[in-house]
Amino acid sequence: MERNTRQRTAIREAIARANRPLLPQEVLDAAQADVPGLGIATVYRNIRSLTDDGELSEVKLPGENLRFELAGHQHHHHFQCRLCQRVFDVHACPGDLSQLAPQGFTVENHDLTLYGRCKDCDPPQAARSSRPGSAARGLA
Amino acid sequence: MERNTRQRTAIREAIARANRPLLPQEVLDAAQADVPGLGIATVYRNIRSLTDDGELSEVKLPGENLRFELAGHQHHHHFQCRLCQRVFDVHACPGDLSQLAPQGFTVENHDLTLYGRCKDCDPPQAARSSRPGSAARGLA
DNA sequence: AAGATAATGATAATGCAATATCATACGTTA
DNA sequence: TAACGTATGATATTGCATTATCATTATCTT
Repeated sequence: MERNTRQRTAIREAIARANRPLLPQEVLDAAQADVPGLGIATVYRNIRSLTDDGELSEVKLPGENLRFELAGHQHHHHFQCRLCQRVFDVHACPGDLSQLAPQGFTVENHDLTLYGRCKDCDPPQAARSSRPGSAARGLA
Repeated sequence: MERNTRQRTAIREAIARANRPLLPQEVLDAAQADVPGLGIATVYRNIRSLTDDGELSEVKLPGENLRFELAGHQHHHHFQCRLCQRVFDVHACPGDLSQLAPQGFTVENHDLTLYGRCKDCDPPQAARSSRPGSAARGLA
């Protein structure tokens, strides 16, 4: 992975544009807008090398396959929409949770996932442009 | 799954005794103390039927296979020890996290996982009986 | 206690994400 | 621009958790 190919560029930019953690399949879908013939193997290969290079970081959610987002974010959490299944970053954090653990346990870190409805899928919010939910639905 | 077999009883009791979410393999290891010849297929079969019956509930942690614990607990969270990989229940909860999500997002629920060292693996705590960590290590 | 049949255990099969293979196409260097 | 060698794309393979299969064993009912 040393050459600059259209595929690699499209993959990197698709993830950057999304601004949220993507599944490999979502990366494929997004990057195919730039490179129609793109294959899933190339997505996996590049995701891996970008991760090894420290450009991407892995996002693990309960019961879900790995997603990937641009590295460099500080400590943050995630929100998964129950309707469209998409995952978004949450930059807020409840703070120190070390007192929640039982006596004698030492807390070093934590993961928090919020579940609910994203802006696009929340009914009250009638103002939406293009129903992203319908496209993303059925992925996971 | 209508008959009461030694295997089913051993599986149910192993999970009850553990008092924490167990992987199918951990259930097997624990239940084999009661039924030495127990097979993994029987563990999966019974875990599934007990889950269908509502006796067990699934525990999903990021990047981990499903674990199972007795159902009936209220809302709670989990702690995973970075050394022995075991998972424990955490009955405390940071409370309402709905304000953490971005504008326009509706939070319905949340999952929280704490990571650190459990009581048995925490060095300062010199008082431990049998090093459970060494037995469990290498499972995940 | 005997018969009917559900459950078990060993192992093969499945499902699926991720990786490897390999001929071809493309980027890079000279 | 020609040659070299890496990256790609299609697809086969792997790895692994979970489920299905099936002959055998054990449970439950009568």
